[in-house]
Amino acid sequence: MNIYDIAERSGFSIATVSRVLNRSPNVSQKTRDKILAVMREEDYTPNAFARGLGLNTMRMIGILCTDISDTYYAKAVSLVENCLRKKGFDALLCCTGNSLEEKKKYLNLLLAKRVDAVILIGSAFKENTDNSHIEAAAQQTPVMIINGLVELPNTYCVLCDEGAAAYDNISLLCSGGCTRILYLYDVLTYSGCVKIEGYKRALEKCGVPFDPALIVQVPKSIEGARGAVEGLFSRGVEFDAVMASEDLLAAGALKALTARGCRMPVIGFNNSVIAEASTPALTSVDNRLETLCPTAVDMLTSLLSGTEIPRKVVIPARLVERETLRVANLS
Amino acid sequence: MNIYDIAERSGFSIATVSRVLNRSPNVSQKTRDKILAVMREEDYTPNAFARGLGLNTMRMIGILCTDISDTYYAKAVSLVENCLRKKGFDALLCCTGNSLEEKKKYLNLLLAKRVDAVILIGSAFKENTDNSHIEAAAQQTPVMIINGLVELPNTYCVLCDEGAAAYDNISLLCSGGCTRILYLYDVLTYSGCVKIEGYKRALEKCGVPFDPALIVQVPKSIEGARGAVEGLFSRGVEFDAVMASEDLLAAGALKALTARGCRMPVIGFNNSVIAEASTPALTSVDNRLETLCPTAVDMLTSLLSGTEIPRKVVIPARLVERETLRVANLS
DNA sequence: TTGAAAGCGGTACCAT
DNA sequence: ATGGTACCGCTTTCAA
Repeated sequence: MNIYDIAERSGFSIATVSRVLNRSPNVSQKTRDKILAVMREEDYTPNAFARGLGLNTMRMIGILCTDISDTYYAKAVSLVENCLRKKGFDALLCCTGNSLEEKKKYLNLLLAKRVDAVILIGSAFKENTDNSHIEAAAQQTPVMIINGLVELPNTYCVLCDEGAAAYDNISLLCSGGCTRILYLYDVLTYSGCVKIEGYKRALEKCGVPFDPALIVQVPKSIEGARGAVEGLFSRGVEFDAVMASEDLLAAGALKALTARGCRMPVIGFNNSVIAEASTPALTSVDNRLETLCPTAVDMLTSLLSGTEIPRKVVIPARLVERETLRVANLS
Repeated sequence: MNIYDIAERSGFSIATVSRVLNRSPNVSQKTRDKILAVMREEDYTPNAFARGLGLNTMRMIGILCTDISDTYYAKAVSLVENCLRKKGFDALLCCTGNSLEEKKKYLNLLLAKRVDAVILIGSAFKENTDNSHIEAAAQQTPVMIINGLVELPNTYCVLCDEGAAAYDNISLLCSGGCTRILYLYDVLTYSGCVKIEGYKRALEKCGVPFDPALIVQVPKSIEGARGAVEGLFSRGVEFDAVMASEDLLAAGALKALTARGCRMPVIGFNNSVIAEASTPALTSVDNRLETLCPTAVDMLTSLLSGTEIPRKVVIPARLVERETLRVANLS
């Protein structure tokens, strides 16, 4: 069943049928009704490929995500997909892992499918300044980055101010008397770097000496973080509070502390289920995906419909207090 | 830049260029090299829409998932996407939520995009026997269901035997002396029903009386489950072990127990990060997504390339023992 | 308001 | 091995 069949069965030309399909105003109500009736009757669905060919778009947005089995990214993708769909776009999902090669490859795959735009989630690394693939992609299609920062033409970023959040956390801990705050991280993404900077700035402001031995990289897993913290204990490294780049690591650290019967403030990032599932429940920085993602999608669709949009939007984070730290107990 | 340009610049016809694109053997090596060189030089990427129109496929598979922000589904989607990509398919993601209306709508959206097949994850409800939308979809394109059971033409299921797992868990607990085992669930999916059946069968086999008051539905959140269990305590309902349809609920129950200073076996399902993040760490049934998903994708791609495949594949579950239950301590 | 016809960029059959 | 050409099913311009 194609447009010709509908044309024939309704007694109009394919041009008119096409107009009906595209809600053109230049069709009399009577004609429209008749054609719509035939379409319904024949259960007609226009061929998306042909449509894509003619319009040069299938209204699909590519989502490039390092790892969707990570709760944080999963939530982001979930939000993005929902917003996109509300705007009439489909989401072409692509999970790349951390390899730069894979990212390049998959980005090209998405571009080859002629997506209308690409949204990067958790993909913008800083260690690796090689953003040439993003630059190349941006020449073909808009690139929106969620919680990452890449400043290039046709590239837009919506991010949460996690640097400020880290700064605030550390300031809070220092004002509560902590002087040796452990910071755990796994990979140095953009937001990873920004957190460390916030950490340092806060120490400086508070007049607390910075000890590089307290910044430690651990494997991205509960057991990895737990093991690392146990290692610190046994090596005699002292600390009186913990901040981790994400809840998963904070949960691991917390397990190590609990096992030793230690009690100290622990703060995670992402405000994920893991924070809630931990016992005691983790205080965590909410990086506002619920705001970030809709904002990013709104901006993108505006852009696609011709409106200018800012190149960078920053949203403040929010600390969600749970059992591992109560501000009230610190001041 | 299109196939005509490449033809012109290389001095061959579009037919030959097309043959090169499709790796037809009927092209001399010399010609092929020359055309490939021109393509590379011009950085040519064939138009996927035109290709789709001609071939009647863009090699896309629709993934219909109730909620990808749920760790379990996220993991499933992650695995499926990766397997699909290895086979050269793209994943069109669609998160429906639990509403049947939305499911129908989104399923039709996917079909309208002319996907080569649809994979349903966490979508097959049993309460709601209305599977007419799946039946309709299966008339257009193969439907693969992961961990759900719908027996219809052109519909295939790959699932984990969670009924047997529930049966084994309960048998284990009974043989360890438990006689009042609480079962928490949120929604009655297919697997939800099967677990309850397993629960009942095991009780019967063990000669332990069944008390319907011990089967309780709770909200799908840690706090929801925790609150519900606290409610049971305060209403004086007695129980000596807990099984939950998923880790999230088990984690909530565990929190309620811990708060009361109670210690008893707790078993969750899904073997997710939540099980690991809990303290004490949750014993949980691993429903083998790592096997289920690749199997489903392999079967689907076989089917698409013309091979016959079984309508139903069942894989056994596996109990992962952690701190909330050690088999060694029970026997 | 409607229709005729020329694209859109490929695939694939039929010749040669 | 290569080329000519008729599709695939829709959009859109131009005329009427």
